[in-house]
Amino acid sequence: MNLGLLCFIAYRAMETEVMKAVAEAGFDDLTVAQGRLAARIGPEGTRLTDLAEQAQVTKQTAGFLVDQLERAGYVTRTPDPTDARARLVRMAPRGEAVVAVAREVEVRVEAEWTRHLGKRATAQLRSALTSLREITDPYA
Amino acid sequence: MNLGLLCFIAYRAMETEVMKAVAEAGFDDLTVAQGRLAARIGPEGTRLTDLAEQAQVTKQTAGFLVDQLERAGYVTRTPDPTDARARLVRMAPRGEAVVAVAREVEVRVEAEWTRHLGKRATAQLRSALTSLREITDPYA
DNA sequence: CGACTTTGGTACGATTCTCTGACTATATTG
DNA sequence: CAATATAGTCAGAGAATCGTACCAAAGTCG
Repeated sequence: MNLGLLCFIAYRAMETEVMKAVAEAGFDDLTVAQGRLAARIGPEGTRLTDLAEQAQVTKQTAGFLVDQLERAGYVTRTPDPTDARARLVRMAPRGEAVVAVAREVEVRVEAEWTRHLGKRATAQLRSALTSLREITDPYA
Repeated sequence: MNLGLLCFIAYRAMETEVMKAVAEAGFDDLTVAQGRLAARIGPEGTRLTDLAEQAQVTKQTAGFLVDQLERAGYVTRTPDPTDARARLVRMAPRGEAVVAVAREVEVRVEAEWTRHLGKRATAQLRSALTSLREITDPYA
C-alpha cells in the first residue's frame, strides 16, 4: 500500500481519538476544521494569513473558522503591535483547556503506538517523518 | 511535534501531488473527496456501504460522491449477483486511466522520499506504518 | 412458513466548509 | 509621494457532510 495512504490512516486514528476526547470533555461544539486551524496557533498568537497558509486554506476560510472559534470563546483577536493591518489570533483560556485535553490524548495514543511498535521503531518513525517535512512541508 | 500531525503532513503532500498530476492529465473535474472514496474501490467492485465504512463517511455521502463519479464516467454501478439489494461500484475505463496516473505519481513521490530518507529508513517507515494499521485501522 | 430483525441503499433538508471575486486599509518600496 | 504589496473582510456560490426517515431484499428463529 502507498505510503501516503498509510500516513493518512495513522493520522486519522489520532485525530479521531483527540476529537472524541475533546467532545467528551465538554467541548462538543468544536469541529474538526476548527481544530485543524486552531492547532496552528502559536503561543504568542498567530496572524490569520499565517494560519491560512499553514493549514492550506484561503484567508476567507480561515476567517470564517476563527469567527466561530472566537464566538465560542476558544480564541481572541488582538491587534498586532507591529502592524496596524493585522490582528493576532490567540488562545483564550477556554482554548488552552482544549489544548490541554488534546495534548493528553496525543501522549496517550503515542504511548499505545509505542507499546505496539516498540521504542526503537517508534523513534525511527518519528525521525523519518520529521525528516520528511524538509521536503513535504513548506512551513517546516 | 506529535506523530499524528507528522503523518498528516506527509499524507497531504502525497495527496496534493496526486491531485495536481491528475488534474494536469485532463481529469480536472475530480475532487479530493471523490478521489478519497474512489481509492477504496477494489478490482472486483465494492459495495457502497463498504466504501462508506472504509472512507469513514455516511452511506448518504458515499452515495452522493458515487453519483458524481458515475455521471462523470469514472465508475459504473452493476448489480451484485449475490445480493439483490446491493450494487457493486466498479471502475470504468476513465476511472482506470486516473488510477494509472495516480499510481505513477505515488511511485515517483515514494522514490523522492526514499532518496531523502535512504532505502533502509523508508523500508522501516513503511513497516512501522503498516504495523500500526493493526491498531488504527478497523478495516485492515 | 411467517413474523421480526438486519442490511443495502435512497430521498430530503439542513449545516458546515470551502472557494472566487471584489473591496478597504495599512505597509513597503522606489 | 506614487505605485505596489499585504492583512483582512464582505458577499455569493458550490461542495461535502450529516440526521432523519424511508423502502426493499436478506437473514433469523419460533
